[in-house]
Amino acid sequence: MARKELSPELLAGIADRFKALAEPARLQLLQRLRAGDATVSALVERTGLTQANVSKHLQLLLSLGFVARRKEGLYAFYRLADDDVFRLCDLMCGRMDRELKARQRILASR
Amino acid sequence: MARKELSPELLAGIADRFKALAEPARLQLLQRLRAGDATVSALVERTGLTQANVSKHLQLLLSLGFVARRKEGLYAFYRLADDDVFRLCDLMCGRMDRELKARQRILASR
DNA sequence: TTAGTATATAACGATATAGTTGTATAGTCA
DNA sequence: TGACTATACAACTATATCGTTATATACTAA
Repeated sequence: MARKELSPELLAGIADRFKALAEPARLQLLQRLRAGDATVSALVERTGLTQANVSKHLQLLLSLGFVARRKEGLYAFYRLADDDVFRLCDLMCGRMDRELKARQRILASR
Repeated sequence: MARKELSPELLAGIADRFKALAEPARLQLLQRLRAGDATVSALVERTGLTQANVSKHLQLLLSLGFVARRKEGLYAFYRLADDDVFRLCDLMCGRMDRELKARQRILASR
């Protein structure tokens, strides 16, 4: 084990990837994609975000490999590239759960 | 399974937590803490960041439960609260590895 | 008490990015 | 061809946050 120092480049890469998941709008898009592929316009309808905004977020997620794209005529179908996103979000949700429970324990004990 | 819609509040909470990990300086601090507790001044020395900057980053990580603090006299010893951070970073590193390999495959095949 | 040290915090300037508006690209269909 | 549609992109404004400087807080020791 004993992993030594991570290079600044690697740290920056990791940070960039966390940053991609650090926006509610992008998390919402990823969540919508959990149900299956969707076109940009479908995601626009389902999220209430504007078309330009959705497109921009998807580009970022695509560039970092969180989603994949398939073109069909005029349409662009986006899908989740893998299920890392869920593993990552599940870890974060677990943290929040424990946090909440700890807070409740403190409140209960006074 | 079939998790339904995540509330905006939950999405914001998840986003906040990813945001905490979306800075190279904070990742560096967390990485340093992997070796064990450290005081603020020790982290300042080891990272080259300023005291105020380190302190501010640690406050954020503390408020979101990524690190814990123990006061001893003048000193504040920070430590990792759990090993979620490594699981999260390992997932991201795995993504980068696969990305790199895929890029190499493409280059090799021309 | 006063001096000194470790940490936290406030205020500020600089930079980054989310969301918008407008437009460009590219495919479909008459 | 031209009209229409879906998506991408450029330019802009507004906001958030990083890092800095200066200061406040809190503990120790003389």
